[in-house]
Amino acid sequence: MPSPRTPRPPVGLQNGKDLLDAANRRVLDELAGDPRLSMSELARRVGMSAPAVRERVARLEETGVIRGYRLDVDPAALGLPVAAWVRVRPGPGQLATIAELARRRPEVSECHRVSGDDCFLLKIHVPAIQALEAVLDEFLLYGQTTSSFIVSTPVEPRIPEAAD
Amino acid sequence: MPSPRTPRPPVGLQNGKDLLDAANRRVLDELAGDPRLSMSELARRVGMSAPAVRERVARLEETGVIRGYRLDVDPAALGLPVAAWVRVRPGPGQLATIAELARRRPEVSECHRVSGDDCFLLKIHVPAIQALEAVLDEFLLYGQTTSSFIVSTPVEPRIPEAAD
DNA sequence: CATGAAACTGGCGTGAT
DNA sequence: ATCACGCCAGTTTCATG
Repeated sequence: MPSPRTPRPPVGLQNGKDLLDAANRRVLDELAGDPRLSMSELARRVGMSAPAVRERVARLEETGVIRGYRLDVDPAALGLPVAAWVRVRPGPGQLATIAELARRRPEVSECHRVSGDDCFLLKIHVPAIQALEAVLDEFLLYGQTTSSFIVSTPVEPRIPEAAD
Repeated sequence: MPSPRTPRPPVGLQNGKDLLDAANRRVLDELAGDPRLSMSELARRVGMSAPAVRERVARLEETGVIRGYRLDVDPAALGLPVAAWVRVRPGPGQLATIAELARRRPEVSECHRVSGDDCFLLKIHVPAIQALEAVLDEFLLYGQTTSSFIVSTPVEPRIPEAAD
C-alpha cells in the first residue's frame, strides 16, 4: 500500500481532482451504503488503516463533499402513506410567501425553486388523498398548483455520477 | 454489518400507537438531527439507558419506521453543479424503457413514477447546462421531456409531520 | 500504542396483560 | 404466569491523542 503522502493544504472546492481520487470514491461508496460504519470497519473495506481513513472522511466533511448524514424515515410508518409532487406558480409578488409557507407547512418534506412555467416544486405527505385539499387550499391563496401523486419510486435517492 | 435490518410483518405499519409513543418520537427527532449520535449520547438525551434506547432503535429499524441512513453528498463537489427536474412522458409502450433508462443513467439521482400528464419525474445532475443535451437526447428516443433547472432549495429534505 | 469511551451480551427486576 | 421493557455490570471493540 502506498503511503498517503497527499500534499494538499489549499484545496479549492472546485478542484475536485485531489478530493475524488479512487480511494475517496470508495470511501464515499461504502459510506453511502452504510453511513454508520465504524471507522475500523470502513478502513477494513477500503484496505487502509483506521487513522488514514478517518483523516479522509474528516477532509471530505470539511471540504463539503460530505454535506451531512440523514435519517431516512418511512412517511407511511408515520401515518402519511400518500405522497405527491406539487408544482406551485405564485401570483404576482407572492414568491416569498410561497417559500415561507412551504417552510412552515409540516406536510412539506422538500421544496425546490425551479425555472420554467412554475416556480416551486414541493414534495408533500398526507394521511389520505382527501387531506391534500387543506394543503392545496392554503397554497391556492397565493398562486396556482399542479399535483401529481407518487405511485412508486423506480430510483431511490442515490449519489449521481458524471457520464462515462 | 448493514444498518437497516430486514423488515418483519408482526407489527402492522399502520399501528403507530406502540411504535410512535413519546419516547420513540424523541428518539427519531434526535436521530434526525444527527444520525451518527452514539447510542450512549442518544440515551442521555432522551433520558434512558443505552441498552434501552438501542432496543428502541433496533425495533424502529426492524419495523421499517427507520428505513435507513443516508449520506448527503454535495453533487457540486463531485463536479456536478447543475441540477434539474425533468418530467418524462413516455411514448406508447415505453414505460418500462424509461424506468430502466433512469436506473442506468448515472446522472439520475432520483426517479418517481407519478400520476398526471407526465409519468416520470427525474432529478438529474450534470457538470454544465450543455451536458443536459446528451441526457435528454436519450430519453427523447422514447418519449417527451420537460426540464426545470433547480435554482435553490428553500426546504432541504426533512421528515414530514401530520398537520396540527 | 495506550487510554478512555462506547458497543454488545446476559441476567435480573418490575408492571401490565 | 407470561411477556414486554428497562436497568445493571460484565467483556470486547473502537476512537483518539
